[in-house]
Amino acid sequence: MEALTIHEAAQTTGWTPRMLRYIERIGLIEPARTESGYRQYGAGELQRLRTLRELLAEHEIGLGDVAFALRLRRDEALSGAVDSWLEAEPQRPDAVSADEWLRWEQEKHARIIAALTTNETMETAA
Amino acid sequence: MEALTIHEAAQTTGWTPRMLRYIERIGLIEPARTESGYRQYGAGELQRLRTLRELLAEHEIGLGDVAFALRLRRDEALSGAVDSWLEAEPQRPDAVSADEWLRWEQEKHARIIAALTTNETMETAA
DNA sequence: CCAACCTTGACACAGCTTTGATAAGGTTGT
DNA sequence: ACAACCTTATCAAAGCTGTGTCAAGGTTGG
Repeated sequence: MEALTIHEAAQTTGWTPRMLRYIERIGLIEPARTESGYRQYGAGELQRLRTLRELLAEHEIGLGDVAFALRLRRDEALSGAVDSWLEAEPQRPDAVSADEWLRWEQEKHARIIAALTTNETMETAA
Repeated sequence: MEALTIHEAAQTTGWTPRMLRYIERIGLIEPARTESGYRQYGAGELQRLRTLRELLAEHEIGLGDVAFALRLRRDEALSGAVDSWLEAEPQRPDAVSADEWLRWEQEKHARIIAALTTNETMETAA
């Protein structure tokens, strides 16, 4: 047979049944159900459960972080808002090459100048 | 001059000094410092502090979520790993029309039935 | 030189997240 | 028909987040 029950899936993936239900609840992996409501984990779900563990372990992130990434991907308005907020960041170059960084800075300055010349912002506060 | 102290910045943006330090600690807004270490908030930082409040309020997210989005943007390996994990998702349509959804569900049922009834042939493929 | 700021660090507390345990009841295979 | 599963719901504990407050000490401007 192809589909595992929640206990079997838990054992072969290293999670607990409790956590499998939690992972489903936060929208990460939602297995099919039998007619009577039993969860059915197929090969795809098992694979994803295993790689999910690796993902969390290797990058020091939590389930909530992955759920948020999923939300970002599904909610276009949200990801746009977050992105444009982050975009404005006076970003310190962390792992980029120096000339990439320079080009980024120059573009940022161009954007800022554009914003300032089209829209009188609060200059001298109080 | 142009730069406000932490108390002044707090008052004009609606945060508390405590929270401004917290926001800096999680990497979201890192103001310049004077020679002796005082934080200096410029017009850009003030603007970002205000829009940060709106961002949180309008999308029901937390500072930690924004911090994670920033981490995603800075850590290419992380965002690649998360993206490729999410990519494999048997994505449930979220904002699709009802009949599209119904058709998707029917296909899913068909897939499950197919998987269950053709288990002998699939086992060799699996 | 003193008041009024600033700094970092620590303790504290409410509320949320993550995880386990347990209960009451439905399903299933032998 | 009964053991061994499954379901949802609830209580609980440990840990993290967001936030306040206070202490000990440095900076600054009149």
